[in-house]
Amino acid sequence: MSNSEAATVQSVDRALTILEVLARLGTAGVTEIAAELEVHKSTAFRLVSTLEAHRLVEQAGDRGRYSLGVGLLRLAGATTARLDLVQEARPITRQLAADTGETVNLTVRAEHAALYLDQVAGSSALQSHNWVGQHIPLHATSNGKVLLSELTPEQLADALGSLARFTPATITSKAQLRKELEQIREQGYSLAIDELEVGLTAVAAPIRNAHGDVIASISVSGPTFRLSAERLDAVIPQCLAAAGEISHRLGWSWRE
Amino acid sequence: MSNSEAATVQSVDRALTILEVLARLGTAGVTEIAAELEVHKSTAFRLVSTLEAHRLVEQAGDRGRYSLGVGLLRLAGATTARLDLVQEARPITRQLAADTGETVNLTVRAEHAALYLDQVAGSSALQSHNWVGQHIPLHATSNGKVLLSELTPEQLADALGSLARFTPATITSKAQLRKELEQIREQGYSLAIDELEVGLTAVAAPIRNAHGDVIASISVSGPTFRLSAERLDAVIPQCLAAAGEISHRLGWSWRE
DNA sequence: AAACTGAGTTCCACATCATGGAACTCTTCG
DNA sequence: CGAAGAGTTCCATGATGTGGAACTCAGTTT
Repeated sequence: MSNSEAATVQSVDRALTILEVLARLGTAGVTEIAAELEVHKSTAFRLVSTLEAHRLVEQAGDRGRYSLGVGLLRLAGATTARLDLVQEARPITRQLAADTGETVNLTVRAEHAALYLDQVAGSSALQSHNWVGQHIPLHATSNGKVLLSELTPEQLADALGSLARFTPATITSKAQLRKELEQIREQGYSLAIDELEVGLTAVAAPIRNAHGDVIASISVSGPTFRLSAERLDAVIPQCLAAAGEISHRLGWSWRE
Repeated sequence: MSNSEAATVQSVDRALTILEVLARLGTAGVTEIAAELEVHKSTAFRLVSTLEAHRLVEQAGDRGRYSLGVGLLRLAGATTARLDLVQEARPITRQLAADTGETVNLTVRAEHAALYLDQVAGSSALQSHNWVGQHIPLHATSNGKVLLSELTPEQLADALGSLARFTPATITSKAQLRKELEQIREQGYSLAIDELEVGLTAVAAPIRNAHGDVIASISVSGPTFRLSAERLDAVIPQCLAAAGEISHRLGWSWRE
């Protein structure tokens, strides 16, 4: 563990140890927790109160014992949902990268950006940029535009700040963006040609959950010189099929 | 929230806010986190390092961005597993309480004690003690003895400290306890008559997972004067059936 | 290829906050 | 009814957490 030698914050360390104690014991009282941590019970009480304020710990009644709280499930849920999606989709993202030879990405919306969760490089992609973990502007990417396309007008207003220009081809007009999102809804996929970077083309399709809601998107991207109009004609159906297959695995039915 | 007015620990509060930020954004850098918390980036770095030491946060590479870590899943897992079990079993514990009229409990082993997860009182049980959340000695309860009965000799040695006497009927000899655990394995259930408290009788049966491992137990308990030998003859099969049904729901096959 | 920029990381003097101790409240038990 | 023990509150003190300066490193620009 590379950073275990870095200085830690003692009170944070103690609070997290309380969580570990409660995971192990199920429930514990303040005095018991104080004994486990070898601190005074007023110290233990304050640490537990802080955890309780964040819902990571709950108390049975007003003066009872403590146990782990639902706030932990909420935090863990954010992680599990993303990990599950990545794992569930992996065979398909791999196959799509193999079939197209290009870079395949999986993204979700995180507030005002597209969050890249996974990336598989195809055989033609040599030194491709690693997008995983990065927040990329929604309006300038095929993934982002797919994710935006299913938002209500209110949600769309929230999700968009000012539309920054990255290339001459970047959409910076909200009216123009709305029009394009409508087109994406109709055709079922989105394109971004030289919009984030000159020379970069991507196609993305929506991934749906059991209810039909768009929860993620999958894209195929590569240099514009390679992803010509003819080449896109072949890649677009492959991307749509991959997105459909992932959606199917998540419980979505083909016909709505 | 009853204790939100209690003093909290600022640095713990900040660390937990980092977890919430990462749940929301997916990933974030130190400088970004510092901006969100309105602290210096060296402060943010130290807080993140502490979270990382406990595996609640992970870093992409040596100098990359941070995201929530698997340590969170481990903590949440302890909570979810217990909640899932309680919810899955609830219709059956309710039915058993209704059928027998007595108090029904669900327990798991937490280190050296039986941790009571759920309790449903029957019609005959008026002012019964609420066991939920409590750690009760394993050797002196029917639930505890069931949980002990499936341990290996090494695990048994670890799980037992000294066997405290609570009543004249409490088993305090390890040799005698081992003998009784063998009998429990044979007959498939355990009895505790006046062992924890004079006048308290309980029968417990094992709950198994898909692999057949004992992961919990269910008990019927009531006053000794009501749970006579004749009455137990009726209650024991009901308790066994309930345990079997819960096990079945968890994926266990009747015939191994 | 070199310089610049910005993010992550380390170290340290100082001030703020976390601590333990005393005391209080409340529940359970004898 | 009193004792015991757990949870909770308040406060003076000092230990720890902080911000600032400086460093390292990777990516970008010239």
